[in-house]
Amino acid sequence: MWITAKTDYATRAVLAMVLAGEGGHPMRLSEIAERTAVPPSYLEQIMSQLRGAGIVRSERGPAGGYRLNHPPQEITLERVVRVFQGQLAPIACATRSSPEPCPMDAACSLREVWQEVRDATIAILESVDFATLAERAGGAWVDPSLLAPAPPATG
Amino acid sequence: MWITAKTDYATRAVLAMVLAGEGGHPMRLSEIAERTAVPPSYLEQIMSQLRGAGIVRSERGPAGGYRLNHPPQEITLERVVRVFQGQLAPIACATRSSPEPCPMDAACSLREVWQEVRDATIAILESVDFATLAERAGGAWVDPSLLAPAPPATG
DNA sequence: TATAATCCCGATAATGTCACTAAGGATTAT
DNA sequence: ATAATCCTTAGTGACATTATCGGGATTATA
Repeated sequence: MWITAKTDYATRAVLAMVLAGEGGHPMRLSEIAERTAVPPSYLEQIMSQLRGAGIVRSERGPAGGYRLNHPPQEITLERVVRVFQGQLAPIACATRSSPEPCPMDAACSLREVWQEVRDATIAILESVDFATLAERAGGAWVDPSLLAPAPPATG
Repeated sequence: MWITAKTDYATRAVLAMVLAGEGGHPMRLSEIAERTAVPPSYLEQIMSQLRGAGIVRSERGPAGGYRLNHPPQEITLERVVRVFQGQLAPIACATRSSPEPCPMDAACSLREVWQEVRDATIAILESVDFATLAERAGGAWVDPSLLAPAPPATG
């Protein structure tokens, strides 16, 4: 239960945008909020962070809204999660970037295990992109470049 | 950073007890607190929970203290962690025992990923027991049954 | 029987994070 | 001008975490 609501909401928001497709007009915050079942006032902060992280961009004024800043295949789940969760290690002594020292010498055999958990977690999140997630969701979105010569198998 | 200090302390405490070996007398709380660098008053609560979970047992009175309730090989890290962390899924919709429903239909493709993370985490924690951890810590503890014919080293 | 060492238990408090609300400002198409 | 949209910051209540403290229960020993 370490994925916060904010992270959950953010990943849902990105997924909702992918599923909405790359239509002409951007997607309004109120529409994203509806489709993801996230409180709009809270989603505002989240979209702001996503924009700051370069994952989405925004357009203001009437008919404004949000667009993805990259094709869905290039947005990994890890990237979105990182924006909101910070360190993915389960414990402070096992982070990749700035591990805290163990106060107990022998505890470093435990640290190895925490590092294993960290690495497994990161590997999974890095292996999934939002094009894949949209497909699995039975999504409307299809990468046009993949439909070049032969039609892909159905189902 | 989802492993709480309590869980961290508990795993260190169990490791400390394994490293101390199965000497004649039980291990005092104050001694465990010293070796693990855990506040004694807080460790009291933790040992109480470990006892409630059947992982250690206690003896009262002078020369009292704590003993492991099982051989270290039989105590997995998962078992200790479970006592203090509850659900190991990263998000409420992905628990094994009582998953909450997704408020967003399409989000279930995300749920599959959270379940992958959950399963990988549990698999790692289940694969490690405290005998192994003690060995890796360069620990004093050795399983006597593995040293059948030759006499064990002194010290 | 008295003492002291140990475990046992419940109350409480400080701190911080989370999840959200609210209010007003900035931008821009019409 | 107006209205629709995004933008930013401040504030807040609920809750979990991380302890601390005081006294009670048990028991080996003198």
